[in-house]
Amino acid sequence: MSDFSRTTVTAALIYANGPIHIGHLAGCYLPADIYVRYLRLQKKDVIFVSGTDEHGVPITIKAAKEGKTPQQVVDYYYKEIKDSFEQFGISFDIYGRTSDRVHHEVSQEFFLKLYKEGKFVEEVTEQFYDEEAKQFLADRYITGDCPSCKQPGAYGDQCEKCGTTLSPTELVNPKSALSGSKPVLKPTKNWFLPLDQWQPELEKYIASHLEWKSNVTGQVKSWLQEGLKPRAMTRDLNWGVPIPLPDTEGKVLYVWFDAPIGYVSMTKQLTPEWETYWKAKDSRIVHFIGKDNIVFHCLIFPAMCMAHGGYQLADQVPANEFMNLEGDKISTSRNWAVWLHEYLVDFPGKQDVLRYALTASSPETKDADFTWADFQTKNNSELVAILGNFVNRAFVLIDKNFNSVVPPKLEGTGLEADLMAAVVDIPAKLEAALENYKFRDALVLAMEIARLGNKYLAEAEPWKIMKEDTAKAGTVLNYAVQLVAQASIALEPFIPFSAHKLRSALGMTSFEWSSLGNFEVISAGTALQNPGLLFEKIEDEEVQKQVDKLTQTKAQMELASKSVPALKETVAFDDFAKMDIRIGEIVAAEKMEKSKKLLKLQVNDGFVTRTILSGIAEHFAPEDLVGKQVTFLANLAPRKMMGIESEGMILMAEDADGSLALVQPNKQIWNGGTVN
RNA sequence: GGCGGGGUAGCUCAGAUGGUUAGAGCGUUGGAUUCAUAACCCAAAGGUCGGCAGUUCGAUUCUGCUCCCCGCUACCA
Repeated sequence: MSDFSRTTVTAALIYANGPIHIGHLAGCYLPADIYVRYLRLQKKDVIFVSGTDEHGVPITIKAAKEGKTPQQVVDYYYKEIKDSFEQFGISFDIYGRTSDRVHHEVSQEFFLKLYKEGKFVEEVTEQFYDEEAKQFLADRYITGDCPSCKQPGAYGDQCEKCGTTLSPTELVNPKSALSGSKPVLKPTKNWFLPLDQWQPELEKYIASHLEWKSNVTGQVKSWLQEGLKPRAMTRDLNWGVPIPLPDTEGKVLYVWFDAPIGYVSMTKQLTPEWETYWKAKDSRIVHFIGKDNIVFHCLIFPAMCMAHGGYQLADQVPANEFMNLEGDKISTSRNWAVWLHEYLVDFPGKQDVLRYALTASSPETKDADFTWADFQTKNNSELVAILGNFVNRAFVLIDKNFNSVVPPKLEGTGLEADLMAAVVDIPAKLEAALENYKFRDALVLAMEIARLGNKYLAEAEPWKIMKEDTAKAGTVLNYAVQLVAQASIALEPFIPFSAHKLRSALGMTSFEWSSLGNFEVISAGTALQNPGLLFEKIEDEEVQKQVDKLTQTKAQMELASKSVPALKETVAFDDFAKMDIRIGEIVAAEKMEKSKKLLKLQVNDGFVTRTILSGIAEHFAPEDLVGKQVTFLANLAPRKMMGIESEGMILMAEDADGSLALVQPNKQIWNGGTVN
């Protein structure tokens, strides 16, 4: 840490296609903000950079759905996201966006340098092309019937109804989401970064950072072990940073190429010395991210920087795991989230409470769970009972007994010595925790000051000695005020709004980290402005309201998922007649090795025994299937899966809860019997 | 299936390069107190550290196998 003259802190660029929720905050913005606020208190040279990632396919799809331009969509969410962060006191030095002109320039320069130096591999592949819209279609832009669950509306990369991962060519009746026309395969050229060539250097880089968190190195090593593959750094799309080469109409940079460069381009908008923060050897780069971004920040971006040659690699990538909500994964599409803009309406002025609750159960080492009950407990038993109460006691006692003026302090007794001895260790421990990204521990340490305060007051009992020895009582309260001042500094990174309130109440105009442990911060004679209650109890009803809201959401989503799927388009009889559906008997069944979902079935079709693979291993035990008659599609084109050819498809009926049932004749039928 | 992360007090989580009584906060119970938002303070109870085997004088900490949760990845004709 001492080897570096400045620190460049980034927080993941958030995708500008929706509002933000507590998961985002807990995942990287809150820890980053705590870290940065701490460094600023230490008077370090630090910049804090983040922004929105505004390119990529999902935004164009959202725009098309809403009848807007992609720019309109990102403009809306940029503002909303930026606003939420501001409200929560996330103290970015700049909150930028990747649709900005400066960003386009910086990432194009970056790309061009790699291009000119021959760092890319050009490759022509066949991609779906929409002849009406005259453009190539990204996977997400192609819809069709899912080959697995047969439902319409599956995307080229995934069917959201059954969760199957797809490739666009697998879709039945593929359609362009743009024009509705049938897409055709057409060759297109793209530029690949040969990550495999950088693997040895990346391995060295990772090996030189043994101090990284185990979840980070674990994930990275897993990728390295599988062997890196060249990755396309360009896409056929109209929305994004155009490729700065001739004849590349309709091609843009891959979002994960331009997004991390966003950190750099945003820095450029912040300060003319932007290059120093990214290129100087004594600049320390720290990326705060969620675990879903590990590979991009620890492998792909570093590989880009190595290829470029001018940039420093990240010194730390403190990635958090995920924050769950009431036991379930947070999900935007399922509306299972606590949205920041809604929280601000429901709990006005309580940003610090959420900051505190999220930090206290931050997913630093494993997925954590946010519950409203826990939120209430953290507020009532810690913020109110420990911190708020201590502060209130100190102010009220001085208001009542000393007319709101800080009394002078005399020579302390054993109690004061004990107190100072207890406090003296806190700063070093707190620093160690913060510098090692252990924000949960750090928060407990900062709160320790208030705990010590309560203990001190209970032992010194100034309200008792007031009558017989005013000066001694004054001394106790002077010490108490010094503790409040120290708490306002130690807690500044975590609950900045409350810390600020405290400092105003104490008349502190300047403050710095080095005041921790100092009992001379507030001088006797200072007039205090009682800030009133710092935190208020949160009643059961308020919390219950939030839980009810979530329960309702869940009920609604369940209802929606239970609705019977819409009917498919009418087909001609001839089309139906093409399908050879038959009855057969399963004579043998076994689990496919190395597969979670596949069963290998031997089906007697009346002529021979054929092999059919079926993705039902999670629904049926192999031994329960043997001897059962089933309905199967007999003339489906064979397809190889995991090295074995599947000759047909078993028909399954799916229940509302997703469970499967065999489609069987209601009496024994001879094997090979047809279904019409 | 492969890879990674995790399984420690009622709850949320720390921790141990293997060694005397395994920690914190909250919760529970008892006590003390009234300056304070029935808050604070003191104390106690509570854990065969996921399971089985191995290495070792000794393992919760190391190794192997196994079960459960989460993520990435392959896979659902």
